[in-house]
Amino acid sequence: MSTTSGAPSGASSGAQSGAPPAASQRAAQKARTRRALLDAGLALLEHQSLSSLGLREIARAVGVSPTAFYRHFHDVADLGVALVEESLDGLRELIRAGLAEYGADADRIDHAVDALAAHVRAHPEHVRFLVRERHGGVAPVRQAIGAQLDGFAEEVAGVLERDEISRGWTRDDLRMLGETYVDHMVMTASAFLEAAQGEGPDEEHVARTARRQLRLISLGRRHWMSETG
Amino acid sequence: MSTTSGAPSGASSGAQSGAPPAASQRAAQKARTRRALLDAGLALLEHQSLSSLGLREIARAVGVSPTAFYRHFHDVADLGVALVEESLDGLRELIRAGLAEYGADADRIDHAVDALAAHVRAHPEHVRFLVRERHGGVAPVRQAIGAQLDGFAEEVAGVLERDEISRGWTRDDLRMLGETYVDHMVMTASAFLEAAQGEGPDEEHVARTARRQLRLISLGRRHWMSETG
DNA sequence: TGTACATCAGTGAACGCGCGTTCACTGATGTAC
DNA sequence: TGTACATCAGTGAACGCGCGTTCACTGATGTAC
Repeated sequence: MSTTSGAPSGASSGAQSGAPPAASQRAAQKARTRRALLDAGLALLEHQSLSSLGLREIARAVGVSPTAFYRHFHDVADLGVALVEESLDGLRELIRAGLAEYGADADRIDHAVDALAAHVRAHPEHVRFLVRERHGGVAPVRQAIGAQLDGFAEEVAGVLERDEISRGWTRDDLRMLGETYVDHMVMTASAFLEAAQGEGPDEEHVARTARRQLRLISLGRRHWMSETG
Repeated sequence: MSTTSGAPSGASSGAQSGAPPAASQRAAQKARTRRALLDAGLALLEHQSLSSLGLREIARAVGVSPTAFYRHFHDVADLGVALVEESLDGLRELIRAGLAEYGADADRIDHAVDALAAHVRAHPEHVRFLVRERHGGVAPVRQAIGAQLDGFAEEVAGVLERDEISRGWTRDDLRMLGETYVDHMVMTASAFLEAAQGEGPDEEHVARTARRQLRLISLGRRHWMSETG
């Protein structure tokens, strides 16, 4: 889960496996405050970086005293690490769904790009957080994102391996391909985000470019074995 | 040049075209202080983002009073914009040199990746700055970097157009390809940087992956016309 | 060349402000019997 | 069910500190004559 000191431990009261853990009032309230801190932090990151986000700023936005913050996180970087997990959950689902898709190549590409666009539209703050902090100034957060994206690449490589086109590919080459796809996904998500806030080309243009780039990679894949060792 | 208010205007004293503008002592001193502020700012960005970098912090590092800062820049964001220009100058040369290279495809790829690795080794702070602030929290800086990378993509597209492989490509597809190369360059530069500070795979691994990714794109290029409209 | 005045890069004190962190606390919720 | 005690999420005052910005200033450099 999280490395947070005073973690809420929502399901600690011995609930067997029911959907809502039916925590004690106290734990439920604590979880609600924690959620509010995470949400407020994420919202405040729209116009700044994590390394300049203040603890008092977050507490003020939530309406609790600054000291309450310490019941949930060691510091702002700790909150950032918690945000990484939940920000990537959505993308992880997206990858699994996208890769499991059936159908022709072109359809798969269209669907993957559309799904990504929809995800960015639904969770712009999470996407912005990931893209901004992936190379940001807060080491633990940067490393957490890097490690997770690494996992994604590995997962994608595993799925690609089962593809007929990948017959004969070395594990190393599949891994390289997985990284290429993950990097492309992040770049494209970032471009969709800029489109949404009017900073770059519009969404349709971004989608068009992304589709063609995926087609380019797809062509490369198809001819990889016939032209390399 | 720069949008800075009190720009040093080093060549204002009517020098015709000699290499060092032979500015007045006063202008030369001002230019030196400005340089020192830029250098100190860049150095301080190793472990934080521009949006948390303080004016007093920079002045202190240089050894001037905080008020001296205002003789050179409106604020820290303004200094950031100035850093964008010079950080990209090096990469721009690299692109021109890399693209102008003769020789076989594989050689060109090897050379381009080696040149990029050398550049990152020579100017790690500039590369870090660009990668970190490209999606950072300071809008003017983010936009300046985005605009410059856009220019790069356009330039690359122009060079690719003259390639024999590109016969029949639409301008739009060439542009898409240029963007792909520029994005790949930035991703790879960032990976080299992480390697240099021991945060990811080592330099040789990064280079290997980059070369294979470029080969993948190269294969895609070669079969683009025969398999699309 | 010498002099008198103008420019302007950098100074240093002062300001009000928000920051992160500490501390002893309160009072609702939880638990043991 | 009722009571007595324990827990602990959130409080509010206090701290020392560094921040960005203002202001009137100084004194070396530049310019006009």
